[in-house]
Amino acid sequence: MGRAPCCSKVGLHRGPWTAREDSVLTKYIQVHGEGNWRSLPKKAGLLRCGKSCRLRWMNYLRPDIKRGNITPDEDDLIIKMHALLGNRWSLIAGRLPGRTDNEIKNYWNTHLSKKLRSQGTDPETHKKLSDPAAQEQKKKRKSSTKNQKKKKAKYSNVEVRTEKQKVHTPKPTRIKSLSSFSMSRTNSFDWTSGSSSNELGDHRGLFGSTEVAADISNPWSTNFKEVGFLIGEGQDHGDHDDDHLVINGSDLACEAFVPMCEDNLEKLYEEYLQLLEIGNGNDHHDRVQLDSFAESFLI
DNA sequence: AATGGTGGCAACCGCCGAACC
DNA sequence: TGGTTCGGCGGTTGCCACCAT
Repeated sequence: MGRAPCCSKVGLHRGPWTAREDSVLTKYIQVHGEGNWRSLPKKAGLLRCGKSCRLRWMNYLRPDIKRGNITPDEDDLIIKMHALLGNRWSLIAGRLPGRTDNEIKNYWNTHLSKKLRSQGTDPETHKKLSDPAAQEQKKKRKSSTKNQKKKKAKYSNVEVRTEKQKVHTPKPTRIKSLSSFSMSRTNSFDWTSGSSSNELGDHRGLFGSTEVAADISNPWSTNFKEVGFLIGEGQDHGDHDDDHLVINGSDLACEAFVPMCEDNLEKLYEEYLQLLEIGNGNDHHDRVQLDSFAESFLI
């Protein structure tokens, strides 16, 4: 018994949005705010699925969306965060103000994966490729297959979709009760302006903490009881130039963000490195451990 | 100039977990 | 407590512009 579709698709517009539709959606949200996506199209007078409206708003119409090329800094940050988080685009996007998960996902698939490959790094595992030339061939074959598939789909009515093999990647749990703060997509940090939609202030990079009892308006306050990390380019909060981690053959510059507990940080690093080492053994249990460890950064 | 191949990206699909009743 | 709804996510598709032949 399947779920009912999010909305009836009969009589709804699909495909690219028109300027008029954009305008209607934008005006409606400006007046009524985001949310209630299901009923929004009807109320706004749009012949679109609610999901489609949400997507259009989130990925294109939102006023805080940064347009234009991804900078080399952002580039680096995406690679480093991908090494740590994998394909969790929304989490990565949450640390890149003005960038959307879709944009980052596309950018990764079209630019960064190639870039890494050309540097001899497997974009999926961030491990060094044993034989870059062979991998390049492999990639080309894959790409060619994709195009053949594309063509088939384009020029024939035959269903070409193959059953995909599902790989379950547990998502980070959103915790609302405890923390008075969660790192959801919509209240990501805005470290460029020094302000944030969730009042957490200016964090550049990936910050994770298991227990934060802090002066929330001042994230750098020494009331932070535990440890967080800053991955990639960070603000200068101390001398951590030596905190340079290599994960699976790829460079991962980590700046420690530890106002008061250097010991904890070291422990955390050790634990992390240990898990990484174990994780290379491909053992499922260890991978789960590693995964949950990574998750602890996200909550 | 015509045609085919390729890359980039917006949009869609289906699944999942949280929230709600 | 269980069922349903909703919002969010990652994977995938399809369109279009550009490039090569």
